[in-house]
Amino acid sequence: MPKTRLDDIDRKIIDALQIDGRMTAQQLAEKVGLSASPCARRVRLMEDMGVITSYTAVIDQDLVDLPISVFASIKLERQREDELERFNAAITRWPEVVDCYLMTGQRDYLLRVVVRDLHAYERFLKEKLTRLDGVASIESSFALAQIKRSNRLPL
Amino acid sequence: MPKTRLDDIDRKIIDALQIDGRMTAQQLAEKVGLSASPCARRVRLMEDMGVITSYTAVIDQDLVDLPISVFASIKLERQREDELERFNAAITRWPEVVDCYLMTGQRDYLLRVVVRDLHAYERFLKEKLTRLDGVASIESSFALAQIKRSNRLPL
DNA sequence: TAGTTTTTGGCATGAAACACCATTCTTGAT
DNA sequence: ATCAAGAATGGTGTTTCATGCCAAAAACTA
Repeated sequence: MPKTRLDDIDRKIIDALQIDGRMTAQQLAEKVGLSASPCARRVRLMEDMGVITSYTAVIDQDLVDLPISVFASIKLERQREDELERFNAAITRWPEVVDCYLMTGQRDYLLRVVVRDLHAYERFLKEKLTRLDGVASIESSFALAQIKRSNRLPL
Repeated sequence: MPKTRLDDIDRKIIDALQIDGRMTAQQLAEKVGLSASPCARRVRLMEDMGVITSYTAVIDQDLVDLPISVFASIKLERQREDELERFNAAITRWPEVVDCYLMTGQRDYLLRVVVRDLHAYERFLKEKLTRLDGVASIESSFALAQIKRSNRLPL
Protein backbone atom coordinates (compact mmCIF):
# COMPACT_ATOMS: atom_id res chain seq x y z
CA MET A 1 0.00 0.00 0.00
CA PRO A 2 1.35 3.42 -0.92
CA LYS A 3 2.25 5.98 1.68
CA THR A 4 -0.56 8.32 2.43
CA ARG A 5 1.07 11.46 3.74
CA LEU A 6 2.35 14.27 1.56
CA ASP A 7 5.39 16.31 2.46
CA ASP A 8 6.61 19.71 1.27
CA ILE A 9 8.37 18.27 -1.74
CA ASP A 10 5.20 16.49 -2.81
CA ARG A 11 3.31 19.75 -2.57
CA LYS A 12 5.95 21.54 -4.61
CA ILE A 13 5.70 18.84 -7.23
CA ILE A 14 1.92 19.13 -7.32
CA ASP A 15 2.14 22.87 -7.64
CA ALA A 16 4.68 22.64 -10.44
CA LEU A 17 2.60 20.07 -12.33
CA GLN A 18 -0.49 22.21 -12.02
CA ILE A 19 1.42 25.04 -13.65
CA ASP A 20 2.88 22.79 -16.32
CA GLY A 21 1.54 19.28 -16.54
CA ARG A 22 4.11 18.28 -19.13
CA MET A 23 7.12 19.28 -17.10
CA THR A 24 9.82 16.62 -17.32
CA ALA A 25 11.17 14.83 -14.29
CA GLN A 26 14.42 16.71 -14.69
CA GLN A 27 12.77 20.12 -14.75
CA LEU A 28 10.75 19.10 -11.73
CA ALA A 29 13.92 17.99 -10.02
CA GLU A 30 15.45 21.44 -10.37
CA LYS A 31 12.31 23.13 -9.09
CA VAL A 32 11.94 21.03 -5.98
CA GLY A 33 15.58 20.36 -5.15
CA LEU A 34 15.82 16.66 -5.77
CA SER A 35 17.24 14.55 -8.55
CA ALA A 36 15.16 13.23 -11.40
CA SER A 37 14.49 9.66 -10.37
CA PRO A 38 13.01 10.21 -6.92
CA CYS A 39 10.93 12.98 -8.49
CA ALA A 40 9.56 10.63 -11.09
CA ARG A 41 8.84 8.04 -8.42
CA ARG A 42 6.96 10.53 -6.26
CA VAL A 43 4.87 11.58 -9.24
CA ARG A 44 3.99 7.99 -10.03
CA LEU A 45 3.09 7.31 -6.42
CA MET A 46 0.79 10.30 -6.32
CA GLU A 47 -0.83 9.11 -9.53
CA ASP A 48 -1.37 5.67 -8.01
CA MET A 49 -2.75 7.16 -4.80
CA GLY A 50 -5.19 9.20 -6.85
CA VAL A 51 -3.80 12.52 -5.68
CA ILE A 52 -2.96 13.33 -9.27
CA THR A 53 -6.14 12.33 -11.05
CA SER A 54 -5.13 13.05 -14.62
CA TYR A 55 -3.46 15.55 -16.90
CA THR A 56 -5.31 17.84 -19.22
CA ALA A 57 -4.75 20.46 -21.87
CA VAL A 58 -6.27 23.83 -21.02
CA ILE A 59 -8.15 25.24 -24.00
CA ASP A 60 -9.07 28.82 -24.84
CA GLN A 61 -12.86 28.77 -25.09
CA ASP A 62 -13.03 31.80 -27.34
CA LEU A 63 -10.56 30.40 -29.84
CA VAL A 64 -12.54 27.19 -30.23
CA ASP A 65 -15.71 29.20 -30.64
CA LEU A 66 -17.29 28.27 -27.33
CA PRO A 67 -17.30 31.69 -25.71
CA ILE A 68 -20.37 31.35 -23.52
CA SER A 69 -20.34 30.06 -19.96
CA VAL A 70 -23.71 29.95 -18.26
CA PHE A 71 -24.19 29.19 -14.59
CA ALA A 72 -27.45 27.42 -14.01
CA SER A 73 -28.83 27.05 -10.49
CA ILE A 74 -31.31 24.26 -10.23
CA LYS A 75 -33.90 23.37 -7.67
CA LEU A 76 -35.47 19.92 -7.60
CA GLU A 77 -39.01 19.20 -6.52
CA ARG A 78 -37.92 16.56 -4.05
CA GLN A 79 -34.55 15.31 -2.91
CA ARG A 80 -35.23 11.62 -2.99
CA GLU A 81 -32.11 9.51 -3.42
CA ASP A 82 -33.17 8.05 -6.77
CA GLU A 83 -34.13 11.47 -8.12
CA LEU A 84 -30.69 12.79 -7.31
CA GLU A 85 -29.15 9.74 -8.95
CA ARG A 86 -31.08 10.25 -12.14
CA PHE A 87 -30.16 13.90 -12.17
CA ASN A 88 -26.48 13.13 -11.68
CA ALA A 89 -26.54 10.55 -14.43
CA ALA A 90 -28.09 12.97 -16.91
CA ILE A 91 -25.66 15.73 -16.03
CA THR A 92 -22.75 13.38 -16.46
CA ARG A 93 -24.00 12.36 -19.87
CA TRP A 94 -24.41 15.87 -21.25
CA PRO A 95 -21.19 17.30 -22.64
CA GLU A 96 -22.39 20.93 -22.38
CA VAL A 97 -22.25 20.64 -18.60
CA VAL A 98 -18.61 20.97 -17.72
CA ASP A 99 -18.96 21.48 -13.97
CA CYS A 100 -21.66 20.48 -11.54
CA TYR A 101 -21.85 20.88 -7.78
CA LEU A 102 -24.43 19.78 -5.27
CA MET A 103 -25.04 22.83 -3.12
CA THR A 104 -26.28 23.91 0.25
CA GLY A 105 -28.92 26.60 0.50
CA GLN A 106 -31.88 27.51 -1.64
CA ARG A 107 -30.75 25.87 -4.81
CA ASP A 108 -29.75 22.22 -5.10
CA TYR A 109 -27.30 22.23 -7.99
CA LEU A 110 -24.96 24.68 -9.63
CA LEU A 111 -23.92 23.90 -13.19
CA ARG A 112 -21.54 25.56 -15.56
CA VAL A 113 -22.71 25.05 -19.10
CA VAL A 114 -20.47 25.87 -22.05
CA VAL A 115 -22.01 26.67 -25.42
CA ARG A 116 -21.32 28.36 -28.74
CA ASP A 117 -24.06 30.97 -28.48
CA LEU A 118 -27.31 31.74 -26.75
CA HIS A 119 -29.27 29.74 -29.23
CA ALA A 120 -27.29 26.65 -28.31
CA TYR A 121 -28.09 27.35 -24.67
CA GLU A 122 -31.75 27.64 -25.46
CA ARG A 123 -31.55 24.29 -27.22
CA PHE A 124 -29.79 22.78 -24.22
CA LEU A 125 -32.56 24.03 -21.95
CA LYS A 126 -35.42 22.96 -24.17
CA GLU A 127 -34.13 19.61 -25.30
CA LYS A 128 -32.37 18.49 -22.18
CA LEU A 129 -32.64 20.30 -18.86
CA THR A 130 -36.34 21.12 -18.86
CA ARG A 131 -37.22 17.66 -20.08
CA LEU A 132 -35.77 16.10 -16.96
CA ASP A 133 -38.61 15.63 -14.59
CA GLY A 134 -38.14 16.54 -10.98
CA VAL A 135 -36.67 19.90 -11.90
CA ALA A 136 -38.63 22.57 -10.09
CA SER A 137 -36.81 25.66 -11.32
CA ILE A 138 -33.78 26.84 -13.23
CA GLU A 139 -32.06 30.17 -12.86
CA SER A 140 -29.48 31.08 -15.48
CA SER A 141 -26.71 33.66 -15.06
CA PHE A 142 -24.35 34.48 -17.86
CA ALA A 143 -20.64 35.08 -17.57
CA LEU A 144 -19.52 38.25 -19.27
CA ALA A 145 -15.86 37.49 -18.79
CA GLN A 146 -13.54 35.09 -17.09
CA ILE A 147 -11.43 37.05 -14.63
CA LYS A 148 -9.47 34.16 -13.25
CA ARG A 149 -9.05 30.45 -13.78
CA SER A 150 -6.09 29.29 -11.85
CA ASN A 151 -5.63 25.50 -11.90
CA ARG A 152 -3.46 25.92 -8.82
CA LEU A 153 -4.91 24.85 -5.51
CA PRO A 154 -3.87 26.92 -2.47
CA LEU A 155 -1.70 24.14 -1.03
CA MET B 1 1.36 33.91 -39.21
CA PRO B 2 -0.20 30.62 -38.18
CA LYS B 3 -3.36 29.34 -39.78
CA THR B 4 -6.43 30.35 -37.90
CA ARG B 5 -9.03 27.76 -38.73
CA LEU B 6 -9.42 24.44 -36.96
CA ASP B 7 -10.50 21.30 -38.78
CA ASP B 8 -11.90 18.02 -37.51
CA ILE B 9 -8.51 16.55 -36.83
CA ASP B 10 -7.55 19.56 -34.73
CA ARG B 11 -10.70 19.13 -32.71
CA LYS B 12 -9.98 15.45 -32.19
CA ILE B 13 -6.50 16.35 -31.03
CA ILE B 14 -7.86 18.92 -28.61
CA ASP B 15 -10.37 16.45 -27.26
CA ALA B 16 -7.73 13.78 -26.81
CA LEU B 17 -5.37 16.18 -25.05
CA GLN B 18 -8.11 17.30 -22.71
CA ILE B 19 -8.63 13.69 -21.71
CA ASP B 20 -4.91 13.03 -21.39
CA GLY B 21 -2.61 16.00 -21.60
CA ARG B 22 0.48 13.81 -21.56
CA MET B 23 -0.52 11.69 -24.51
CA THR B 24 2.43 11.17 -26.84
CA ALA B 25 2.40 12.26 -30.46
CA GLN B 26 2.25 8.63 -31.50
CA GLN B 27 -0.78 7.82 -29.35
CA LEU B 28 -2.44 10.95 -30.68
CA ALA B 29 -1.61 9.85 -34.18
CA GLU B 30 -3.49 6.58 -33.74
CA LYS B 31 -6.49 8.34 -32.22
CA VAL B 32 -6.89 10.89 -34.97
CA GLY B 33 -5.75 8.87 -37.97
CA LEU B 34 -2.54 10.65 -38.83
CA SER B 35 1.12 9.87 -38.35
CA ALA B 36 3.13 11.23 -35.46
CA SER B 37 4.96 14.13 -37.00
CA PRO B 38 2.05 16.09 -38.45
CA CYS B 39 0.25 15.48 -35.18
CA ALA B 40 3.09 16.99 -33.21
CA ARG B 41 3.19 19.91 -35.60
CA ARG B 42 -0.53 20.61 -35.23
CA VAL B 43 -0.20 20.52 -31.46
CA ARG B 44 2.65 22.98 -31.55
CA LEU B 45 0.73 25.27 -33.87
CA MET B 46 -2.27 25.25 -31.60
CA GLU B 47 0.00 26.06 -28.67
CA ASP B 48 1.47 28.97 -30.62
CA MET B 49 -1.98 30.20 -31.64
CA GLY B 50 -3.03 30.12 -28.00
CA VAL B 51 -5.76 27.55 -28.60
CA ILE B 52 -3.95 25.26 -26.19
CA THR B 53 -3.15 27.59 -23.32
CA SER B 54 -1.24 25.21 -21.08
CA TYR B 55 -1.21 21.74 -19.60
CA THR B 56 -2.10 20.99 -16.03
CA ALA B 57 -2.26 18.16 -13.56
CA VAL B 58 -5.73 17.59 -12.14
CA ILE B 59 -5.59 17.16 -8.38
CA ASP B 60 -8.02 15.47 -6.01
CA GLN B 61 -9.02 18.22 -3.60
CA ASP B 62 -9.97 15.82 -0.83
CA LEU B 63 -6.66 13.99 -0.95
CA VAL B 64 -4.68 17.19 -0.58
CA ASP B 65 -6.92 18.21 2.29
CA LEU B 66 -8.71 21.04 0.52
CA PRO B 67 -12.21 19.59 0.50
CA ILE B 68 -14.23 22.79 0.61
CA SER B 69 -15.40 24.72 -2.44
CA VAL B 70 -17.38 27.84 -1.72
CA PHE B 71 -19.16 29.85 -4.35
CA ALA B 72 -19.23 33.51 -3.43
CA SER B 73 -21.49 35.92 -5.31
CA ILE B 74 -20.35 39.47 -4.97
CA LYS B 75 -22.01 42.77 -5.59
CA LEU B 76 -20.00 45.96 -5.86
CA GLU B 77 -21.22 49.37 -4.78
CA ARG B 78 -20.38 50.92 -8.12
CA GLN B 79 -19.10 49.53 -11.39
CA ARG B 80 -16.52 52.14 -12.18
CA GLU B 81 -13.75 50.92 -14.42
CA ASP B 82 -11.02 51.45 -11.85
CA GLU B 83 -13.04 49.73 -9.12
CA LEU B 84 -13.42 46.68 -11.30
CA GLU B 85 -9.71 46.77 -12.06
CA ARG B 86 -8.79 46.85 -8.40
CA PHE B 87 -11.16 44.02 -7.70
CA ASN B 88 -9.75 41.91 -10.50
CA ALA B 89 -6.21 42.54 -9.34
CA ALA B 90 -7.01 41.44 -5.79
CA ILE B 91 -8.80 38.33 -6.95
CA THR B 92 -5.90 37.41 -9.17
CA ARG B 93 -3.50 37.80 -6.27
CA TRP B 94 -5.41 35.57 -3.83
CA PRO B 95 -4.63 31.89 -4.26
CA GLU B 96 -7.84 30.75 -2.52
CA VAL B 97 -9.84 32.09 -5.46
CA VAL B 98 -9.46 29.49 -8.16
CA ASP B 99 -12.19 30.71 -10.51
CA CYS B 100 -13.75 34.10 -11.01
CA TYR B 101 -16.34 35.27 -13.50
CA LEU B 102 -17.84 38.67 -14.18
CA MET B 103 -21.57 38.06 -14.35
CA THR B 104 -24.77 39.47 -15.70
CA GLY B 105 -27.73 39.95 -13.39
CA GLN B 106 -28.02 40.93 -9.78
CA ARG B 107 -24.57 39.97 -8.69
CA ASP B 108 -21.40 41.24 -10.31
CA TYR B 109 -18.93 38.43 -9.65
CA LEU B 110 -19.02 34.74 -9.03
CA LEU B 111 -16.00 33.22 -7.31
CA ARG B 112 -15.06 29.70 -6.46
CA VAL B 113 -12.95 29.69 -3.33
CA VAL B 114 -11.08 26.56 -2.24
CA VAL B 115 -10.15 26.10 1.40
CA ARG B 116 -9.20 23.49 3.97
CA ASP B 117 -12.13 24.08 6.30
CA LEU B 118 -14.76 26.62 7.24
CA HIS B 119 -12.41 28.38 9.54
CA ALA B 120 -10.07 29.04 6.65
CA TYR B 121 -13.00 30.45 4.69
CA GLU B 122 -13.90 32.72 7.54
CA ARG B 123 -10.30 33.95 7.59
CA PHE B 124 -10.43 34.52 3.84
CA LEU B 125 -13.57 36.61 4.26
CA LYS B 126 -12.35 38.61 7.22
CA GLU B 127 -8.80 39.22 6.15
CA LYS B 128 -9.27 39.62 2.45
CA LEU B 129 -12.67 39.86 0.80
CA THR B 130 -14.44 42.13 3.27
CA ARG B 131 -11.42 44.40 3.53
CA LEU B 132 -11.68 45.28 -0.13
CA ASP B 133 -13.65 48.45 -0.34
CA GLY B 134 -16.31 48.78 -2.95
CA VAL B 135 -17.80 45.40 -2.02
CA ALA B 136 -21.48 45.92 -1.27
CA SER B 137 -22.43 42.36 -0.40
CA ILE B 138 -21.23 38.79 -0.43
CA GLU B 139 -23.39 35.70 -0.60
CA SER B 140 -21.68 32.38 0.07
CA SER B 141 -22.96 28.98 -1.01
CA PHE B 142 -21.18 25.79 -0.09
CA ALA B 143 -20.62 22.81 -2.32
CA LEU B 144 -21.61 19.55 -0.68
CA ALA B 145 -20.20 17.45 -3.47
CA GLN B 146 -18.69 17.72 -6.89
CA ILE B 147 -20.95 15.84 -9.28
CA LYS B 148 -19.02 16.53 -12.43
CA ARG B 149 -15.84 18.20 -13.54
CA SER B 150 -15.19 17.33 -17.11
CA ASN B 151 -12.23 19.19 -18.61
CA ARG B 152 -13.68 18.40 -22.04
CA LEU B 153 -15.32 21.20 -23.94
CA PRO B 154 -18.35 20.26 -26.08
CA LEU B 155 -16.46 20.79 -29.34
C1' DT C 1 24.78 2.70 18.79
C1' DA C 2 23.39 -0.91 15.70
C1' DG C 3 20.01 -2.73 12.84
C1' DT C 4 16.14 -1.93 9.83
C1' DT C 5 13.54 0.56 6.62
C1' DT C 6 12.95 4.15 3.48
C1' DT C 7 14.54 7.31 0.19
C1' DT C 8 17.83 8.91 -2.82
C1' DG C 9 20.78 9.34 -7.04
C1' DG C 10 23.15 7.26 -10.89
C1' DC C 11 23.12 4.15 -14.84
C1' DA C 12 21.51 1.43 -18.86
C1' DT C 13 17.86 0.61 -22.04
C1' DG C 14 13.97 1.62 -24.75
C1' DA C 15 10.85 5.22 -26.18
C1' DA C 16 9.67 9.97 -27.34
C1' DA C 17 10.50 14.73 -28.92
C1' DC C 18 12.42 17.58 -32.38
C1' DA C 19 14.35 19.21 -36.68
C1' DC C 20 14.86 18.11 -41.44
C1' DC C 21 13.46 16.50 -46.11
C1' DA C 22 11.39 14.07 -49.88
C1' DT C 23 6.77 12.90 -51.30
C1' DT C 24 1.93 13.40 -51.60
C1' DC C 25 -2.11 16.07 -51.50
C1' DT C 26 -4.73 20.27 -52.19
C1' DT C 27 -5.76 24.40 -54.45
C1' DG C 28 -6.45 27.75 -57.92
C1' DA C 29 -5.87 29.52 -62.40
C1' DT C 30 -5.85 28.73 -67.08
C1' DA D 1 -9.22 18.77 -67.39
C1' DT D 2 -4.28 20.23 -66.74
C1' DC D 3 -0.61 22.18 -64.60
C1' DA D 4 1.93 24.77 -61.29
C1' DA D 5 2.42 26.55 -56.58
C1' DG D 6 1.68 26.00 -51.90
C1' DA D 7 0.65 23.23 -47.96
C1' DA D 8 0.41 19.14 -45.34
C1' DT D 9 2.08 14.55 -44.63
C1' DG D 10 5.14 10.71 -43.19
C1' DG D 11 9.71 8.96 -42.61
C1' DT D 12 14.59 9.44 -40.75
C1' DG D 13 18.38 10.62 -37.63
C1' DT D 14 19.77 12.87 -33.33
C1' DT D 15 19.06 14.40 -28.77
C1' DT D 16 16.40 14.18 -24.76
C1' DC D 17 13.34 11.76 -21.62
C1' DA D 18 11.05 7.88 -19.06
C1' DT D 19 11.62 3.59 -16.75
C1' DG D 20 13.53 -0.21 -14.10
C1' DC D 21 17.39 -1.56 -11.41
C1' DC D 22 20.81 -1.20 -7.72
C1' DA D 23 24.12 0.54 -4.55
C1' DA D 24 24.73 4.37 -1.28
C1' DA D 25 22.86 7.66 1.89
C1' DA D 26 19.48 9.11 5.18
C1' DA D 27 15.91 8.47 8.57
C1' DC D 28 13.82 5.86 12.02
C1' DT D 29 13.47 2.29 15.85
C1' DA D 30 14.81 -0.28 19.42
